[in-house]
Amino acid sequence: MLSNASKYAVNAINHLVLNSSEENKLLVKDIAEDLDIPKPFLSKILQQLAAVNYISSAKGPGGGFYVTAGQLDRSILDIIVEIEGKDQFKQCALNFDDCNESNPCAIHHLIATMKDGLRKAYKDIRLKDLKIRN
Amino acid sequence: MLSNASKYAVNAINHLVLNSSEENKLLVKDIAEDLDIPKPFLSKILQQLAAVNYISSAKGPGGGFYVTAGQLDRSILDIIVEIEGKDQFKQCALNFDDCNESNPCAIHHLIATMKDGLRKAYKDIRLKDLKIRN
DNA sequence: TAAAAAAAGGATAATAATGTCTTTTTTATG
DNA sequence: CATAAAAAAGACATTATTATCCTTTTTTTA
Repeated sequence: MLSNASKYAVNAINHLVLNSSEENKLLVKDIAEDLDIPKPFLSKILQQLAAVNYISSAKGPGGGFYVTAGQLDRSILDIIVEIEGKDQFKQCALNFDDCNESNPCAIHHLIATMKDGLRKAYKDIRLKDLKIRN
Repeated sequence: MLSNASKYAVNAINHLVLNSSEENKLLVKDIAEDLDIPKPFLSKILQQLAAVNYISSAKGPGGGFYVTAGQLDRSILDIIVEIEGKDQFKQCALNFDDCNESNPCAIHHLIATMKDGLRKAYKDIRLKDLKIRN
């Protein structure tokens, strides 16, 4: 379904949303240990997310990663797409070019509703929603 | 979403359901050309499906692959699970062990309905349904 | 029964994803 | 301003997926 990288990304962001702030930055080392993710791999992922400003980072002593209030409107889908480099939920399940209602693949009509629904579910989750116990 | 291998498998099976029978077997070569799938890779996939009797095959002149009436009750999910070696739709989106209603991951409640629904959609498609224009 | 057709099987190669390690840059602080 | 802490960056290793090629086995049929 999702790649390891994007699962790690979502887990790490969830952790940052719940436990970090500008005054309380988290070290890659600690996040990696808490979530049981290979540290250097997580480091790459967090760097990538910080580069597009989905999360914030600070170098040097007292530095680390954190999420600001202004970053809480990002969706989980945004994160997945950024890390995977593509929107897998938009692609045809059978890899047809231009698969759609009027030019459907063999199973389009049978799965489109649910596939689109799952995409919407990921899109509707904003980082701020992770603060609420669902 | 799905691996290339399982996409190829579903496309090839669809092709077999629509165009083959015990009296009209199809060659890997022809299926590969018609569907634009690398022939040796498709060959492996069809072998695997034939080994578990999801499709039929015959060696020698006049041989090839085909689907019989008795094989039309198989679901698309069966094919995906066989080829991928796991049921990705059953796994937690964030890789939590034993993620469920009472022990949910951070986004379980927000995506479970759609994720389970997509799995059911794949499970509800039987090969015989591919004969009908949906 | 020999030849050819076709799948089955095995070995190998290329690519992408995942994971590890080391060096560099930035920055706070004693 | 020297030191140390931390992310950033880059090089490398491993594994899984995808793809290719070659050989073997089975089977039909001339």
